[in-house]
Amino acid sequence: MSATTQDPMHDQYNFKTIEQRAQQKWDEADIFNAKEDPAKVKFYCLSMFPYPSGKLHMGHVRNYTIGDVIARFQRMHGKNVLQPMGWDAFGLPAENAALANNVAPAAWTLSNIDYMRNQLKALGFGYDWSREVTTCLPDYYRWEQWLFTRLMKKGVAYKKTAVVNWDPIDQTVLANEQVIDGRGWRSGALVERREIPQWFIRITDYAEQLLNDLDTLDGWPEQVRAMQANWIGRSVGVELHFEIEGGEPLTVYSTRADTLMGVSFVSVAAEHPLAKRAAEHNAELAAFIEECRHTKVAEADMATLEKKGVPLGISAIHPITGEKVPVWAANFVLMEYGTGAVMAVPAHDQRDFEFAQKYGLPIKQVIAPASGEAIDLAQAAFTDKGVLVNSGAFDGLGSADAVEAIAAHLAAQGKGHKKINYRLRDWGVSRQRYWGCPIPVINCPSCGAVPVPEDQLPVVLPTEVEMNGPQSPIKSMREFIDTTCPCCGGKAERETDTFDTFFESSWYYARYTSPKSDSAMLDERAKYWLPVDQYVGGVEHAVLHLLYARFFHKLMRDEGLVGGDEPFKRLLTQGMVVADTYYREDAIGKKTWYNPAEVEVAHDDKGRIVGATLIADGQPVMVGGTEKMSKSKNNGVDPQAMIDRYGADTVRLFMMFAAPPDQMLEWSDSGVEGAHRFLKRLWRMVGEHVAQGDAPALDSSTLNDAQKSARRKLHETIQKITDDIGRRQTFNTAIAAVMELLNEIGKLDDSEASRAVKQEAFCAVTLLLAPITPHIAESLWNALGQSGMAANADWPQADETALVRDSMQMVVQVNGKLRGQIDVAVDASKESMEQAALADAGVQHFLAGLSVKKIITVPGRLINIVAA
RNA sequence: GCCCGGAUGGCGAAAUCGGUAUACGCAAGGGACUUAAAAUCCCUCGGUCGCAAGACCAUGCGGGUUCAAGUCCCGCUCCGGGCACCA
Repeated sequence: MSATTQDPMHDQYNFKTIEQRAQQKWDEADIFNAKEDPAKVKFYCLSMFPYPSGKLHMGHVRNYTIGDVIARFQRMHGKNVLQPMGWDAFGLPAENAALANNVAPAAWTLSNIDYMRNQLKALGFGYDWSREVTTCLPDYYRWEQWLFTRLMKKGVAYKKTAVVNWDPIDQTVLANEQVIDGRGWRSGALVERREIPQWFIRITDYAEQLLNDLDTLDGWPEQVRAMQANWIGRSVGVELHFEIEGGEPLTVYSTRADTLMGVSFVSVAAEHPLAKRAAEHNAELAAFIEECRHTKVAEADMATLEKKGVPLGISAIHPITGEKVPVWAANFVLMEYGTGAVMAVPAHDQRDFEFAQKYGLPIKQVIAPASGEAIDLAQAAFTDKGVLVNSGAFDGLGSADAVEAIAAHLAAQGKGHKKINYRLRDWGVSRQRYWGCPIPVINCPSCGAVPVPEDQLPVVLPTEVEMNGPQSPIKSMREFIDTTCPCCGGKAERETDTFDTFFESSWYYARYTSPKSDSAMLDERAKYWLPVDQYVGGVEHAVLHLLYARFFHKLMRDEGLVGGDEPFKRLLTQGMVVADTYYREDAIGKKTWYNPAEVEVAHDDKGRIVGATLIADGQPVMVGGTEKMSKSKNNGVDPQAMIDRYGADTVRLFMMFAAPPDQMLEWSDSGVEGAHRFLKRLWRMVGEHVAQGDAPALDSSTLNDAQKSARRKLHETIQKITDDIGRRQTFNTAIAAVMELLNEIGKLDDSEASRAVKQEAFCAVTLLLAPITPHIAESLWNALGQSGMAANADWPQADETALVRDSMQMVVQVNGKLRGQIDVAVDASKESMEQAALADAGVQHFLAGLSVKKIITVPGRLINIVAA
């Protein structure tokens, strides 16, 4: 390590050249190109791929920085790291852009990808670009077409005419998951109901597995697992039959079979076949059914909808008592869940209670509180579990026992059985959009829906199209539609619907392992790399994407394509990036929002914010609170502007420092400057150190106390940061620890021994920061006389001998209050520690007039003297 | 309504297994350098009282357990997220 091999360190921290040079070095050595190597431990680190909307936003930068830090950290631990990147390239915005700017969706998408790829490169992310996946290209989507045809043959994919959520603005069908509060998740339009033939995949067949395997995902946040469990919504109940006079028996589902003896009527959904039949001769009922068809969708908050119903004029026979109870059509019964019919127990179900009160139906108590306290059934239903009353032979049983007893009784008579239900519905994958993967189906007048044979795949989506309306152009493109039936050879038509774009994102993680494979969806390499060891992305995908991807993994497993039951071992869901908002309101209350960059904030002398003014005119603006960065609030900060101004390392450092990764991150311009200041300071400190010439070799036996303690701090910090990044994933505390360490190192003098400690410390700091600020790390590494790249260096190891201390500080408390501090030898006995504590002047003062009752000693921490 | 989180200085946050609350950073105030500014460096910085030494009070609120509670238990308040007529 002679001075001649060192890079000259310029006085200024010139991030532009530093970052360019580092990126060029990584590129030339192609260090992020991942190769399968059974001899090495693999680590697959994946960040959720972006939709190529045009340019990166801060959410992307945060997501990808977290992923890159983890990947680089693992790489420095000697793991064989795969970190790929790609594009979730199908979707509505491309169609909207096509309509607005008169560009074809394909061209628009591909040019966005080119721009954004360069942005990712400028941020220094260590991706293996040779594995890039672009979902709108046929070499990718042909394989999901292939898988779909396999699923058709297995009956896992099927077609049915179903009531679907129709988005009147986007002119498309939405999955249940894409409807938020009764509105389309993208357009925000009120969703209507329509009946169209649709393709579905039987995710419900996998509901049990999807639920049970959640228990194996101990590397996932509890919150996400809870959300998925909730979404799957398993419930155990009893399905039972009510005989109908002169008709088929009516089957209902209940989780509260213990309340069976309290049934005073039966409710069915408006769309229930029994209701439809009864409506043929009942005008009032027919009108009610028609009303439900509309209100069910128009009312966003169905939960608060008034309960309404109409009697069918039919009686059902109670399966145990033989009593006749009326059947009603009710607006709160869902046709899609259970059997579309429920037994009504007004005394013990709040909905039935409200319904019974409104229509004067009997309310019969059959459950009493176990505690024996009185209940008031004039006010509300008693919905807790308890003890059965007024239930004949079942009286006295607890609710849980009663469910078993009643289920057994019904089963013995063939009138019912236990049944598990899920809230999860089958996944409707058809979309009436253009910019998506064509569903590989040919509709033949004589053979029906026929899968496109394997040798005719892919069905390529025409990209030379003109968008002259929201309607998909291929729906009127005869040359696409007209074809022959693979079964009978007769004239037939291609399916013009495309897949839900969640289809593409459900398996991309697997395709990265087998890039460019044109003979199979996945090859043997998949078994080396999968599962993903670390997945990083936004919580907003907690149910949709993450549930579908888990489902797809199981589908691919059942095709023998992947091993293992789950795709993602560890999951980190990062928080949103938010920023302050500023606005002015005009006379009619219309708000104009100003970007934080255009506003100056004023503080009082305590540092409190007292107001804000617009820089342009110096006039005040209102401070509107902190919100997610968005166009509508004009509070977005463009990452590109920040990279240009401060460099990628500063942006990366700030994002990782300002908050723990799973929490909200508040954008702060001065926080960014703080991060930049830190890097400048580090640059200068190392520069000054290097300018003094080569440091002497470290000889730990010659160090004085200050040098020893600085060195101890260094090795404690190495331990802490290794744990913070590797296990806890609290990057913010890792960075704080480096800052603290640097503050300590800065206090050392310029003696030879100190310079040796500094050399060791600066080398370690460079590597500790390398995952977070990789560019500056390369330059510093070089300047410190080290060979090779920091990105390839071994992670620093804590030196156990440096951690040894001969004395330690202990806090002394009297009755739990801090009263003194003592220095004791590490090997001091408990007795001598206690004596030293009692001898402390401050402690004595507080012990005056008291007698010591007890002394609690926690070695290395504190001594608490209990006195009275 | 149900299921998850969360609440700590002026602000972002730290305290990992019950053991020195407020690390690290930002903002603010004071000073040095400078013709000046920027940049940089040094000092102060939870609150109240006090000349000071210091004392007392502080982790959303009210109780409890413990030698010791931001951390555990019980009961609330407020905020955020998810689900929501799922029988």
